[in-house]
Amino acid sequence: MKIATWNINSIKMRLPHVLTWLESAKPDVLCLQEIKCATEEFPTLELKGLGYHALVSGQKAYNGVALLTREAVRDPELGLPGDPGDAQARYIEATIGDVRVASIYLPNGNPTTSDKFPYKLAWMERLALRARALLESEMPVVLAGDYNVCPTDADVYDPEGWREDALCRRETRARFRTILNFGYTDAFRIFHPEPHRYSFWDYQAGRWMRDEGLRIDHLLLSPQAADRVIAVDIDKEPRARDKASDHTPVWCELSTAR
DNA sequence: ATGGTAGCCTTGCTA
Repeated sequence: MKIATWNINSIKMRLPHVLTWLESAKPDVLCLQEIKCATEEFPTLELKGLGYHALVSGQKAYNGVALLTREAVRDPELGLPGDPGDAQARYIEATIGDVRVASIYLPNGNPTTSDKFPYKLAWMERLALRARALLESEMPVVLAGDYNVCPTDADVYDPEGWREDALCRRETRARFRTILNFGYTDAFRIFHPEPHRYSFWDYQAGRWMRDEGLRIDHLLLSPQAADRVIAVDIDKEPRARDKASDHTPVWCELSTAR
């Protein structure tokens, strides 16, 4: 089972790219973030034409996440538990086959002097609680998405310049490690120990052309999922296209249950 | 040289 994550920065702008990538990469599940549209505006019919179901938690203008799946999902859950007053559409979760999959758009948290930073940290603590609860199911779990977290300096083109940014701050990295310490694995690092492999390049200042990026899109695997992972990679091809998202897909392949 | 780009819409906010 191939499971991918991609922050597409508006489904309306990126639908042709998404359709092209689905046709070539053929994932069983594609976790989308920043769809930037209301649920009823999502292009469900166009995706159905390619053979994908869409489970959507939309929001007008900002945020919004979705799960595109070849087979129908079971037990869908919209929203991250723990704060009924949180109106931002950043989390969606469902079962596909025997795997529990979440599409996550973790808050950016900048500027760190604003209330956005404590919101990010609190959101990460809620995510950790959910991640821990999912372990109790003993299912394979894949927590996929734009974490807005550079786990280490090896995931940043300019660690000194980014040290005080919300994506790199020690408080942010500590909360990310909390989830790893429960027993989740950063899938990319199983197969790719080399530093400076990125999933995001800012639109500004020629960052893509200079390969000055960040690795902030992650697939976190529960022990039962990590036992089955046979490949992981970042597909840089979509980032090179005209009118590209500033993120590119990250994917993993799990062997079939036996 | 403290900029630059992109997408949305509250022509400012978010990233």
